[in-house]
Amino acid sequence: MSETPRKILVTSALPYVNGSPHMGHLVEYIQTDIWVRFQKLLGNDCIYVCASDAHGTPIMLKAREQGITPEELTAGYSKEFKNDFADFNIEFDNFHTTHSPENEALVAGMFERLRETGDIYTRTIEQSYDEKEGMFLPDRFVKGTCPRCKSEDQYGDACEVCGATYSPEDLIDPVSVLSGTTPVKRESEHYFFRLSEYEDRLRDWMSHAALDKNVVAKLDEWFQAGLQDWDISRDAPYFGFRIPGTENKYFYVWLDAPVGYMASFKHLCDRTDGLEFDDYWDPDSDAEVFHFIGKDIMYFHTLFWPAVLKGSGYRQPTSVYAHGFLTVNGQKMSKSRGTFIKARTYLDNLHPAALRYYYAAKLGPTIEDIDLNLEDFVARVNSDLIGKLVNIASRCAGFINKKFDGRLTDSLPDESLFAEFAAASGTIAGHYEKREYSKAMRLVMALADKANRYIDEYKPWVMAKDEASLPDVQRVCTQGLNMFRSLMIYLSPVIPTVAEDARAFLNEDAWRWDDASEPLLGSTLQKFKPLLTRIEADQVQRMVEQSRETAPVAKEETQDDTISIDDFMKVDMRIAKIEKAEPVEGADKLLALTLDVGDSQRQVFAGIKAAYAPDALVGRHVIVVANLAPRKMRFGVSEGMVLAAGPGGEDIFLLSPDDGAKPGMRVK
RNA sequence: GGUGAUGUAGCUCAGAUGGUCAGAGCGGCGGACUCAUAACCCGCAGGUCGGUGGUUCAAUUCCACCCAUCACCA
Repeated sequence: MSETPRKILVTSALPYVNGSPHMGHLVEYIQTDIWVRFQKLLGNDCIYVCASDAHGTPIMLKAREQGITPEELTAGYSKEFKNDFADFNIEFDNFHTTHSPENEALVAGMFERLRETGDIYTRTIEQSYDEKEGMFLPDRFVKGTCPRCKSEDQYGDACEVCGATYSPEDLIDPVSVLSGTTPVKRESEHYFFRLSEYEDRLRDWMSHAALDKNVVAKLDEWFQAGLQDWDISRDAPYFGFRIPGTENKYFYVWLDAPVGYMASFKHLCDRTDGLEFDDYWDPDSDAEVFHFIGKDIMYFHTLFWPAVLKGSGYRQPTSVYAHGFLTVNGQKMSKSRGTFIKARTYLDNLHPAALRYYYAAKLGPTIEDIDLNLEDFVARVNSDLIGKLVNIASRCAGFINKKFDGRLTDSLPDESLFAEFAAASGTIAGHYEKREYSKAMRLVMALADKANRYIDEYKPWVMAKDEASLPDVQRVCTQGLNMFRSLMIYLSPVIPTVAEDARAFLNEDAWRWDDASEPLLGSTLQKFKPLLTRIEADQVQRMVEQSRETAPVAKEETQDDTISIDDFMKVDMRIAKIEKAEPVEGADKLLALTLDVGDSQRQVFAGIKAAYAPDALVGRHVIVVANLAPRKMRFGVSEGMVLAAGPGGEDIFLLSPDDGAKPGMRVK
């Protein structure tokens, strides 16, 4: 590594500080921290910044609910995040907040530039409005009864019980969460960003951003659908930055959040000699900028963000690295199952290195979800970290310290074996660089197996019984400890504190990546202390118990496959007459049907294009599920489902009533 | 519904331009050892590679459809 160090700026997504950090958050910060530590170990100039995402309606309202200011609320959670991150050995160079003067200045500046270039315009839109509170309501702040499953107290965008998605006006008896009154529709002028004009520039960015193929696939999908302009303003009251030149308009939180990356970096520059903001953010900067994010916020980071940066005269990200979500025991995290585990609850029971290693052992560069299987977690960490890795040092240290005053020999008995460990350096570094952590971990553990086999082959405990072969004991253990040392250096980005302790035991000052390829000889060791202890199953058990919020309510689930007549009657099936049928542009299988259901007309999308010609359908009577929750699709809203049988494709057969049935009649 | 991803041994995951590509680790079983945090070492374990069709001399690997899970639909 003799070339000039790379200048790299790395970010993790800014945590939204309206709650405590949990195991899901940690996937991203651990993934990023490993990468940053690896770069630093190589000798690169790598800077890792983050910040609290502190704006938006949820924070404003939660603060109001608790009777404190948003600043107080976010300061509290920010502190939690900072402390928990620190205790998980996640080492930021700076952790700031989006509610900062640096961010406000940057956002205002970017907005000005975008306005000058004509990328900002205004348009009047209609939204739910709470007259009593005097504010517009995001979907999440309208609640009501789910139109599909009739569960009460559901949000305006989706039902948590049955999973239906809809818009606030579809709710039965919609009420404002804030005042309990019925929301009305009201118009307001909003600011828009002309994302639609950016396709070419974004494609250009994509072509050299080295994005993961899954990310590219997603981008292509969005391009195909056509980019829509982006509403970047919100009406007062709102917790955020006021749009310059307006009285009561604020920047939408998602506009200022990514700017928070720059603001945090700016904040660091202002306090650091020789670190220049422009060196990293000028359009012709030779520094690299990487954003680590979750797959759910790709839209913001691969479309809006590069477009806004381009439009306002800054450089764009070198790449955006998206990861998947965390499941626990194969399922979404759940408070009732005790698998919604807060970072702090974990730390109260277990060592951070265990989780860092487990995540590393499962992480790759793709957007696939990773599973924290708690049984596997215990087995894997104990077996790999303690049984294999730490054991190497543990079984050699005793001989060296007791028989040889802690002295290592001046040469290795098996240099070619050590050379294998040294040679792995490049491969492992390549894996880290490409975020193929699981491959790196596998390779390291395969080498650990090899080290244990070596010790087993020479059996120092047997040789130690014979004075004559005592020197061989020292040599074999020196070999063993050197293999251990190289592996610890390779793992130090993953388990930094354990590596620190190992380094102290080996009596060395500091490690660089390349040290792993050179043996440590002739020096004296410190006393050996256990570097890590085994995880006991009851530690995990306790953590789960502490995470279980309420006694699980035993849901009465029907054991067999039958349903009651009541269940059946929930399905409101009606006779409908097809008034109109036409193909849907952009959909291979869909036909858009306009149905007469007696008292009204409705539009339904049906996947029957391959089986029926549109003209042949007009005038036909069919059966439609009338109380299915309306479903918002790319092509419009579908307000029901037409019944048909068959495996699909051309083999689909619509159900029809006998002559005499009239539109609107109920099927029962 | 559309789009994308995923579905391989009990568990967690590798893998191939289609033909020694059916694998690793853990668990399990048997054996050996006692230096080591009951760690380590040796051996064994037979999963129709989600399902159904198709292409092919040959498919788990290609295609179509279906099912399940996850995500996005701004």
